[in-house]
Amino acid sequence: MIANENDPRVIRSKQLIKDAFIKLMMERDFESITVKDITELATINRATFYAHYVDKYMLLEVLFLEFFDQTLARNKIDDSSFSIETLEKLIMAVCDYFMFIKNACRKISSSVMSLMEEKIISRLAAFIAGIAKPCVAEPEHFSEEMELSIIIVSWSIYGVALKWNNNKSLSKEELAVKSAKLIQNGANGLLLLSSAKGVL
Amino acid sequence: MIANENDPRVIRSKQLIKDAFIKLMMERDFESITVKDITELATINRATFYAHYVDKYMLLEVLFLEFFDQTLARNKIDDSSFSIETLEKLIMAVCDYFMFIKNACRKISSSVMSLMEEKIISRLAAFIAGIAKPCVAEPEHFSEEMELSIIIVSWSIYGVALKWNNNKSLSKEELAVKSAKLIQNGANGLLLLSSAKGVL
DNA sequence: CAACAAATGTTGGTTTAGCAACACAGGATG
DNA sequence: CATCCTGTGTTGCTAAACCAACATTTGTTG
Repeated sequence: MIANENDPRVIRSKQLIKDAFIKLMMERDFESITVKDITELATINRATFYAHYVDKYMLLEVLFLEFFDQTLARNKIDDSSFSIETLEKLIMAVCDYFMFIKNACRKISSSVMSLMEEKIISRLAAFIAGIAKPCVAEPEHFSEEMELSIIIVSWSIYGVALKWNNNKSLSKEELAVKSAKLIQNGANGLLLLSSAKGVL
Repeated sequence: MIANENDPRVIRSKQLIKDAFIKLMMERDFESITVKDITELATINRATFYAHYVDKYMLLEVLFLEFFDQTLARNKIDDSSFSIETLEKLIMAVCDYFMFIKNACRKISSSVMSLMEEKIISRLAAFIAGIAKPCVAEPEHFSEEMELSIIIVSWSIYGVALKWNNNKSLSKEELAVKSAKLIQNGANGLLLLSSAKGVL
Protein backbone atom coordinates (compact mmCIF):
# COMPACT_ATOMS: atom_id res chain seq x y z
CA MET A 1 0.00 0.00 0.00
CA ILE A 2 1.47 3.36 -1.03
CA ALA A 3 -0.16 5.78 1.36
CA ASN A 4 -0.90 9.39 0.46
CA GLU A 5 0.88 11.42 3.14
CA ASN A 6 -1.79 14.11 3.04
CA ASP A 7 -4.72 11.81 3.66
CA PRO A 8 -6.22 12.75 7.04
CA ARG A 9 -6.43 9.07 7.98
CA VAL A 10 -2.73 8.61 7.32
CA ILE A 11 -1.88 11.67 9.37
CA ARG A 12 -4.09 10.51 12.21
CA SER A 13 -2.85 6.93 12.19
CA LYS A 14 0.77 8.02 12.28
CA GLN A 15 0.05 10.43 15.09
CA LEU A 16 -1.78 7.78 17.10
CA ILE A 17 1.20 5.46 16.65
CA LYS A 18 3.66 8.15 17.74
CA ASP A 19 1.59 9.16 20.75
CA ALA A 20 1.30 5.56 21.88
CA PHE A 21 5.00 4.96 21.40
CA ILE A 22 5.98 8.06 23.34
CA LYS A 23 3.66 7.04 26.16
CA LEU A 24 5.19 3.57 26.28
CA MET A 25 8.73 4.97 26.20
CA MET A 26 7.88 7.00 29.28
CA GLU A 27 6.98 3.77 31.06
CA ARG A 28 9.27 1.08 29.72
CA ASP A 29 12.51 0.13 28.07
CA PHE A 30 12.52 0.31 24.25
CA GLU A 31 13.39 -3.34 23.79
CA SER A 32 10.47 -4.49 25.93
CA ILE A 33 7.95 -2.60 23.79
CA THR A 34 6.31 -4.71 21.09
CA VAL A 35 4.54 -3.59 17.95
CA LYS A 36 1.44 -5.20 19.39
CA ASP A 37 1.72 -2.98 22.48
CA ILE A 38 1.96 0.10 20.32
CA THR A 39 -0.94 -0.70 18.04
CA GLU A 40 -3.22 -1.75 20.89
CA LEU A 41 -2.61 1.49 22.75
CA ALA A 42 -3.00 3.46 19.52
CA THR A 43 -6.29 1.65 18.77
CA ILE A 44 -5.16 0.79 15.26
CA ASN A 45 -4.59 -2.52 13.54
CA ARG A 46 -1.14 -4.06 13.60
CA ALA A 47 -1.11 -4.24 9.80
CA THR A 48 -1.67 -0.48 9.69
CA PHE A 49 1.54 -0.03 11.64
CA TYR A 50 3.48 -1.91 8.99
CA ALA A 51 1.84 0.21 6.30
CA HIS A 52 3.67 3.23 7.71
CA TYR A 53 6.80 1.95 9.43
CA VAL A 54 9.17 -0.88 8.58
CA ASP A 55 9.52 -1.86 12.25
CA LYS A 56 9.79 -0.30 15.68
CA TYR A 57 13.39 0.71 15.03
CA MET A 58 12.32 2.83 12.08
CA LEU A 59 9.61 4.43 14.22
CA LEU A 60 12.22 5.27 16.86
CA GLU A 61 14.46 6.79 14.20
CA VAL A 62 11.73 8.91 12.64
CA LEU A 63 10.51 10.14 16.01
CA PHE A 64 13.90 10.96 17.50
CA LEU A 65 14.95 12.79 14.34
CA GLU A 66 11.76 14.81 14.62
CA PHE A 67 12.66 15.64 18.20
CA PHE A 68 16.08 16.76 17.05
CA ASP A 69 14.67 18.91 14.25
CA GLN A 70 12.28 20.50 16.71
CA THR A 71 15.14 21.19 19.09
CA LEU A 72 17.10 22.81 16.29
CA ALA A 73 14.11 24.90 15.29
CA ARG A 74 13.51 25.97 18.89
CA ASN A 75 17.07 27.28 19.19
CA LYS A 76 16.45 29.75 16.37
CA ILE A 77 19.90 29.60 14.82
CA ASP A 78 20.80 32.42 12.45
CA ASP A 79 21.17 30.69 9.10
CA SER A 80 22.52 33.66 7.12
CA SER A 81 26.16 32.75 7.79
CA PHE A 82 28.22 30.28 9.77
CA SER A 83 29.83 31.95 12.78
CA ILE A 84 31.18 31.08 16.21
CA GLU A 85 27.71 31.83 17.58
CA THR A 86 26.25 29.28 15.21
CA LEU A 87 28.65 26.75 16.62
CA GLU A 88 27.72 27.59 20.19
CA LYS A 89 24.03 27.33 19.47
CA LEU A 90 24.46 24.00 17.73
CA ILE A 91 26.28 22.59 20.75
CA MET A 92 23.54 23.78 23.06
CA ALA A 93 20.91 22.37 20.72
CA VAL A 94 22.46 18.91 20.86
CA CYS A 95 22.63 19.21 24.66
CA ASP A 96 18.93 20.10 24.66
CA TYR A 97 18.22 17.08 22.50
CA PHE A 98 19.97 14.78 24.97
CA MET A 99 18.09 16.28 27.86
CA PHE A 100 14.80 15.98 26.03
CA ILE A 101 15.37 12.30 25.31
CA LYS A 102 16.39 11.61 28.89
CA ASN A 103 13.29 13.35 30.12
CA ALA A 104 10.89 11.72 27.66
CA CYS A 105 12.04 8.13 28.14
CA ARG A 106 11.99 6.09 31.30
CA LYS A 107 15.16 4.21 30.50
CA ILE A 108 17.16 4.96 27.39
CA SER A 109 19.81 2.34 26.69
CA SER A 110 23.15 3.23 25.13
CA SER A 111 22.34 0.86 22.27
CA VAL A 112 19.31 2.98 21.40
CA MET A 113 21.41 6.13 21.60
CA SER A 114 24.05 4.66 19.33
CA LEU A 115 21.34 3.59 16.89
CA MET A 116 20.51 7.26 16.56
CA GLU A 117 24.03 8.66 16.69
CA GLU A 118 24.85 8.54 12.99
CA LYS A 119 21.43 9.84 12.00
CA ILE A 120 21.72 12.82 14.30
CA ILE A 121 25.22 13.66 13.11
CA SER A 122 24.07 13.38 9.50
CA ARG A 123 21.25 15.77 10.27
CA LEU A 124 23.68 18.14 11.94
CA ALA A 125 25.93 18.00 8.90
CA ALA A 126 23.04 18.66 6.54
CA PHE A 127 21.98 21.63 8.65
CA ILE A 128 25.47 23.10 8.63
CA ALA A 129 25.81 22.49 4.91
CA GLY A 130 22.58 24.37 4.35
CA ILE A 131 24.05 27.40 6.10
CA ALA A 132 27.61 27.26 4.90
CA LYS A 133 27.32 26.36 1.24
CA PRO A 134 25.47 29.47 0.05
CA CYS A 135 28.15 31.60 1.72
CA VAL A 136 30.92 30.30 -0.50
CA ALA A 137 31.73 32.05 -3.77
CA GLU A 138 32.99 29.04 -5.69
CA PRO A 139 31.19 26.00 -4.29
CA GLU A 140 32.56 23.64 -6.94
CA HIS A 141 36.17 24.38 -5.96
CA PHE A 142 35.95 24.07 -2.20
CA SER A 143 33.34 21.36 -2.04
CA GLU A 144 35.78 18.58 -1.14
CA GLU A 145 37.36 20.44 1.75
CA MET A 146 34.02 21.80 2.86
CA GLU A 147 32.45 18.36 3.05
CA LEU A 148 35.28 17.18 5.26
CA SER A 149 35.12 20.28 7.46
CA ILE A 150 31.41 19.83 7.97
CA ILE A 151 31.94 16.21 8.97
CA ILE A 152 34.64 17.19 11.45
CA VAL A 153 32.55 19.95 12.98
CA SER A 154 29.43 17.78 13.18
CA TRP A 155 31.19 14.96 14.98
CA SER A 156 32.93 17.43 17.26
CA ILE A 157 29.66 19.04 18.28
CA TYR A 158 28.05 15.70 18.95
CA GLY A 159 31.06 14.53 20.89
CA VAL A 160 31.25 17.44 23.32
CA ALA A 161 27.50 17.38 23.87
CA LEU A 162 27.57 13.65 24.61
CA LYS A 163 30.46 14.11 27.04
CA TRP A 164 28.51 16.89 28.73
CA ASN A 165 25.46 14.65 28.99
CA ASN A 166 27.45 12.03 30.88
CA ASN A 167 29.28 14.45 33.12
CA LYS A 168 27.71 17.88 33.56
CA SER A 169 30.69 19.62 35.20
CA LEU A 170 29.99 22.82 33.24
CA SER A 171 26.78 24.64 32.47
CA LYS A 172 25.41 24.16 28.98
CA GLU A 173 26.41 27.72 28.08
CA GLU A 174 29.93 27.42 29.44
CA LEU A 175 30.40 24.20 27.54
CA ALA A 176 29.17 25.86 24.35
CA VAL A 177 31.47 28.87 24.60
CA LYS A 178 34.57 26.88 25.48
CA SER A 179 33.96 24.05 23.03
CA ALA A 180 33.06 26.36 20.16
CA LYS A 181 36.45 28.04 20.41
CA LEU A 182 38.20 24.69 20.55
CA ILE A 183 36.26 23.32 17.59
CA GLN A 184 37.03 26.49 15.68
CA ASN A 185 40.72 26.03 16.16
CA GLY A 186 40.55 22.31 15.55
CA ALA A 187 43.66 20.43 16.49
CA ASN A 188 45.74 23.62 16.58
CA GLY A 189 45.27 24.14 20.26
CA LEU A 190 46.10 20.57 21.02
CA LEU A 191 49.18 20.72 18.84
CA LEU A 192 50.40 23.88 20.55
CA LEU A 193 49.79 22.45 24.00
CA SER A 194 51.58 19.30 23.09
CA SER A 195 54.58 21.03 21.56
CA ALA A 196 54.91 23.36 24.55
CA LYS A 197 55.22 20.30 26.70
CA GLY A 198 57.78 18.91 24.27
CA VAL A 199 55.68 15.90 23.22
CA LEU A 200 56.02 16.72 19.53
CA MET B 1 -23.66 2.69 4.57
CA ILE B 2 -24.60 0.48 7.53
CA ALA B 3 -21.62 0.76 9.84
CA ASN B 4 -20.57 -2.08 12.11
CA GLU B 5 -20.69 -0.62 15.61
CA ASN B 6 -17.74 -2.75 16.74
CA ASP B 7 -15.37 -1.63 14.01
CA PRO B 8 -12.51 0.29 15.68
CA ARG B 9 -12.75 2.99 13.02
CA VAL B 10 -16.43 3.52 13.77
CA ILE B 11 -15.75 3.69 17.49
CA ARG B 12 -12.91 6.17 16.95
CA SER B 13 -14.85 8.37 14.51
CA LYS B 14 -17.79 8.60 16.86
CA GLN B 15 -15.53 9.40 19.77
CA LEU B 16 -13.73 12.11 17.78
CA ILE B 17 -17.10 13.63 16.90
CA LYS B 18 -18.25 13.57 20.52
CA ASP B 19 -15.00 15.03 21.83
CA ALA B 20 -15.14 17.85 19.30
CA PHE B 21 -18.79 18.56 20.08
CA ILE B 22 -18.19 18.64 23.84
CA LYS B 23 -15.28 21.00 23.32
CA LEU B 24 -17.41 23.31 21.20
CA MET B 25 -20.26 23.22 23.70
CA MET B 26 -17.83 24.46 26.32
CA GLU B 27 -17.11 27.47 24.16
CA ARG B 28 -20.30 28.31 22.30
CA ASP B 29 -24.05 28.15 22.10
CA PHE B 30 -25.49 24.95 20.58
CA GLU B 31 -27.31 26.75 17.78
CA SER B 32 -24.16 28.50 16.63
CA ILE B 33 -22.28 25.22 16.19
CA THR B 34 -22.37 23.83 12.65
CA VAL B 35 -21.73 20.29 11.50
CA LYS B 36 -18.78 21.68 9.59
CA ASP B 37 -17.31 23.08 12.82
CA ILE B 38 -17.63 19.70 14.49
CA THR B 39 -16.08 17.67 11.69
CA GLU B 40 -13.21 20.10 11.19
CA LEU B 41 -12.29 19.98 14.87
CA ALA B 42 -12.71 16.20 14.90
CA THR B 43 -10.47 15.92 11.80
CA ILE B 44 -13.00 13.74 10.03
CA ASN B 45 -14.93 14.24 6.83
CA ARG B 46 -18.34 15.82 6.95
CA ALA B 47 -19.85 12.84 5.15
CA THR B 48 -18.55 10.61 7.91
CA PHE B 49 -20.58 12.61 10.39
CA TYR B 50 -23.76 11.87 8.47
CA ALA B 51 -22.80 8.19 8.36
CA HIS B 52 -23.20 8.08 12.13
CA TYR B 53 -25.64 10.81 13.11
CA VAL B 54 -28.74 12.14 11.39
CA ASP B 55 -27.91 15.72 12.36
CA LYS B 56 -26.47 17.72 15.24
CA TYR B 57 -29.70 17.40 17.20
CA MET B 58 -29.37 13.62 17.19
CA LEU B 59 -25.77 13.94 18.36
CA LEU B 60 -26.89 16.17 21.22
CA GLU B 61 -29.56 13.65 22.18
CA VAL B 62 -27.22 10.66 22.13
CA LEU B 63 -24.55 12.49 24.11
CA PHE B 64 -26.82 13.95 26.77
CA LEU B 65 -28.52 10.60 27.28
CA GLU B 66 -25.09 9.07 27.76
CA PHE B 67 -24.33 11.73 30.35
CA PHE B 68 -27.55 10.89 32.12
CA ASP B 69 -26.88 7.15 32.07
CA GLN B 70 -23.41 7.78 33.48
CA THR B 71 -24.89 9.94 36.21
CA LEU B 72 -27.35 7.19 37.09
CA ALA B 73 -24.57 4.61 37.13
CA ARG B 74 -22.40 6.80 39.33
CA ASN B 75 -25.15 7.09 41.93
CA LYS B 76 -25.11 3.32 42.44
CA ILE B 77 -28.81 2.88 43.03
CA ASP B 78 -29.86 -0.38 44.63
CA ASP B 79 -31.88 -2.09 41.91
CA SER B 80 -33.16 -5.02 43.99
CA SER B 81 -36.34 -3.23 45.03
CA PHE B 82 -37.97 0.16 44.74
CA SER B 83 -37.86 2.03 48.05
CA ILE B 84 -37.94 5.56 49.39
CA GLU B 85 -34.15 5.54 49.21
CA THR B 86 -34.37 4.71 45.52
CA LEU B 87 -36.58 7.72 45.07
CA GLU B 88 -34.17 9.97 46.93
CA LYS B 89 -31.22 8.75 44.92
CA LEU B 90 -33.04 9.24 41.63
CA ILE B 91 -33.84 12.83 42.56
CA MET B 92 -30.22 13.51 43.42
CA ALA B 93 -29.11 11.83 40.19
CA VAL B 94 -31.26 14.13 38.09
CA CYS B 95 -29.89 17.10 40.07
CA ASP B 96 -26.38 15.85 39.31
CA TYR B 97 -27.29 15.58 35.65
CA PHE B 98 -28.44 19.20 35.55
CA MET B 99 -25.28 20.34 37.31
CA PHE B 100 -23.13 18.34 34.93
CA ILE B 101 -24.78 19.87 31.87
CA LYS B 102 -24.49 23.36 33.31
CA ASN B 103 -20.83 22.78 33.99
CA ALA B 104 -20.03 21.19 30.64
CA CYS B 105 -21.69 23.76 28.41
CA ARG B 106 -20.94 27.44 28.14
CA LYS B 107 -24.53 28.46 27.53
CA ILE B 108 -27.33 25.94 27.59
CA SER B 109 -30.60 27.35 26.23
CA SER B 110 -33.96 26.28 27.59
CA SER B 111 -34.87 25.07 24.10
CA VAL B 112 -32.01 22.58 24.23
CA MET B 113 -33.07 21.46 27.69
CA SER B 114 -36.65 20.97 26.55
CA LEU B 115 -35.41 18.99 23.54
CA MET B 116 -33.93 16.57 26.04
CA GLU B 117 -36.69 16.66 28.63
CA GLU B 118 -38.88 13.87 27.25
CA LYS B 119 -35.90 11.64 26.52
CA ILE B 120 -34.59 11.95 30.05
CA ILE B 121 -37.95 11.27 31.61
CA SER B 122 -38.39 8.24 29.36
CA ARG B 123 -35.02 6.97 30.47
CA LEU B 124 -35.99 7.56 34.10
CA ALA B 125 -39.19 5.62 33.55
CA ALA B 126 -37.35 2.74 31.90
CA PHE B 127 -34.91 2.63 34.80
CA ILE B 128 -37.69 2.56 37.37
CA ALA B 129 -39.58 -0.07 35.39
CA GLY B 130 -36.44 -2.22 35.37
CA ILE B 131 -36.38 -2.14 39.17
CA ALA B 132 -40.06 -2.29 39.96
CA LYS B 133 -41.41 -4.85 37.50
CA PRO B 134 -39.49 -7.88 38.75
CA CYS B 135 -40.73 -7.12 42.28
CA VAL B 136 -44.36 -7.65 41.36
CA ALA B 137 -45.92 -11.09 41.66
CA GLU B 138 -48.47 -10.74 38.87
CA PRO B 139 -47.04 -8.34 36.32
CA GLU B 140 -49.85 -8.92 33.82
CA HIS B 141 -52.49 -7.78 36.31
CA PHE B 142 -50.91 -4.61 37.63
CA SER B 143 -49.17 -3.52 34.44
CA GLU B 144 -51.66 -0.80 33.60
CA GLU B 145 -51.55 0.86 37.00
CA MET B 146 -47.85 0.33 37.26
CA GLU B 147 -47.17 2.06 33.93
CA LEU B 148 -49.13 5.06 35.08
CA SER B 149 -47.42 5.14 38.47
CA ILE B 150 -44.02 5.04 36.83
CA ILE B 151 -44.94 7.92 34.55
CA ILE B 152 -46.18 9.95 37.52
CA VAL B 153 -43.08 9.28 39.58
CA SER B 154 -40.70 9.99 36.65
CA TRP B 155 -42.25 13.33 35.88
CA SER B 156 -42.35 14.21 39.57
CA ILE B 157 -38.67 13.48 39.99
CA TYR B 158 -37.73 15.50 36.94
CA GLY B 159 -39.94 18.35 38.05
CA VAL B 160 -38.52 18.78 41.53
CA ALA B 161 -34.95 18.47 40.23
CA LEU B 162 -35.62 21.12 37.57
CA LYS B 163 -37.15 23.43 40.16
CA TRP B 164 -34.09 22.90 42.36
CA ASN B 165 -31.81 23.68 39.44
CA ASN B 166 -33.44 27.08 38.95
CA ASN B 167 -33.64 27.96 42.62
CA LYS B 168 -31.26 26.12 44.94
CA SER B 169 -32.86 27.13 48.24
CA LEU B 170 -32.25 23.62 49.68
CA SER B 171 -29.26 21.34 49.52
CA LYS B 172 -29.51 18.48 47.05
CA GLU B 173 -29.91 16.03 49.94
CA GLU B 174 -32.58 18.04 51.70
CA LEU B 175 -34.50 18.34 48.47
CA ALA B 176 -34.26 14.59 47.92
CA VAL B 177 -35.50 13.65 51.38
CA LYS B 178 -38.38 16.10 51.40
CA SER B 179 -39.44 15.51 47.81
CA ALA B 180 -39.20 11.73 48.07
CA LYS B 181 -41.73 11.74 50.88
CA LEU B 182 -44.02 14.03 48.96
CA ILE B 183 -43.75 11.96 45.79
CA GLN B 184 -44.43 8.85 47.81
CA ASN B 185 -47.67 10.24 49.14
CA GLY B 186 -48.60 11.72 45.82
CA ALA B 187 -51.47 14.14 45.97
CA ASN B 188 -52.50 12.92 49.38
CA GLY B 189 -50.57 15.52 51.22
CA LEU B 190 -51.86 18.26 49.00
CA LEU B 191 -55.39 17.00 49.40
CA LEU B 192 -55.07 16.96 53.16
CA LEU B 193 -53.58 20.39 53.27
CA SER B 194 -56.24 21.72 51.02
CA SER B 195 -59.09 20.10 52.93
CA ALA B 196 -57.67 21.32 56.26
CA LYS B 197 -57.92 24.81 54.85
CA GLY B 198 -61.41 24.06 53.69
CA VAL B 199 -60.69 24.47 49.99
CA LEU B 200 -62.15 21.07 49.12
C1' DC C 1 16.30 -31.09 23.15
C1' DA C 2 11.36 -30.84 22.11
C1' DA C 3 7.22 -28.40 22.71
C1' DC C 4 4.86 -24.58 23.38
C1' DA C 5 3.77 -19.65 23.49
C1' DA C 6 4.28 -15.09 21.73
C1' DA C 7 5.87 -11.67 18.51
C1' DT C 8 6.96 -10.64 13.76
C1' DG C 9 6.05 -9.57 9.05
C1' DT C 10 3.00 -10.48 5.02
C1' DT C 11 -1.15 -11.24 2.18
C1' DG C 12 -5.96 -10.94 0.04
C1' DG C 13 -10.39 -9.68 0.68
C1' DT C 14 -13.78 -6.61 3.15
C1' DT C 15 -15.44 -2.41 5.22
C1' DT C 16 -15.19 2.30 6.33
C1' DA C 17 -13.46 7.03 5.77
C1' DG C 18 -12.21 10.57 2.50
C1' DC C 19 -13.31 13.38 -1.32
C1' DA C 20 -15.39 16.03 -4.91
C1' DA C 21 -19.49 17.27 -6.79
C1' DC C 22 -24.27 18.23 -6.64
C1' DA C 23 -28.95 20.14 -5.51
C1' DC C 24 -31.11 22.72 -2.18
C1' DA C 25 -32.35 26.07 1.65
C1' DG C 26 -31.79 30.27 4.28
C1' DG C 27 -29.76 34.64 5.17
C1' DA C 28 -27.22 38.70 4.01
C1' DT C 29 -26.01 42.41 0.73
C1' DG C 30 -26.16 45.41 -3.19
C1' DC D 1 -35.58 41.78 -6.58
C1' DA D 2 -31.33 39.28 -7.98
C1' DT D 3 -27.07 37.72 -6.30
C1' DC D 4 -23.90 35.87 -3.48
C1' DC D 5 -22.49 33.12 0.36
C1' DT D 6 -22.67 29.51 3.70
C1' DG D 7 -24.38 25.41 5.61
C1' DT D 8 -27.01 21.12 4.74
C1' DG D 9 -27.66 16.57 3.28
C1' DT D 10 -26.62 13.02 -0.50
C1' DT D 11 -24.01 10.24 -3.87
C1' DG D 12 -20.45 7.36 -6.47
C1' DC D 13 -15.84 6.48 -6.58
C1' DT D 14 -11.18 6.00 -4.48
C1' DA D 15 -8.01 4.94 -0.98
C1' DA D 16 -6.86 3.60 3.66
C1' DA D 17 -7.79 0.83 7.73
C1' DC D 18 -9.46 -3.53 9.40
C1' DC D 19 -9.31 -8.43 9.81
C1' DA D 20 -8.19 -13.22 9.69
C1' DA D 21 -4.96 -16.27 8.40
C1' DC D 22 -0.40 -17.79 7.48
C1' DA D 23 4.61 -18.85 7.70
C1' DT D 24 8.63 -17.57 10.49
C1' DT D 25 11.32 -16.38 14.18
C1' DT D 26 12.36 -16.05 18.97
C1' DG D 27 12.36 -17.21 23.57
C1' DT D 28 11.28 -20.10 27.50
C1' DT D 29 9.83 -23.96 30.05
C1' DG D 30 9.48 -28.90 31.23
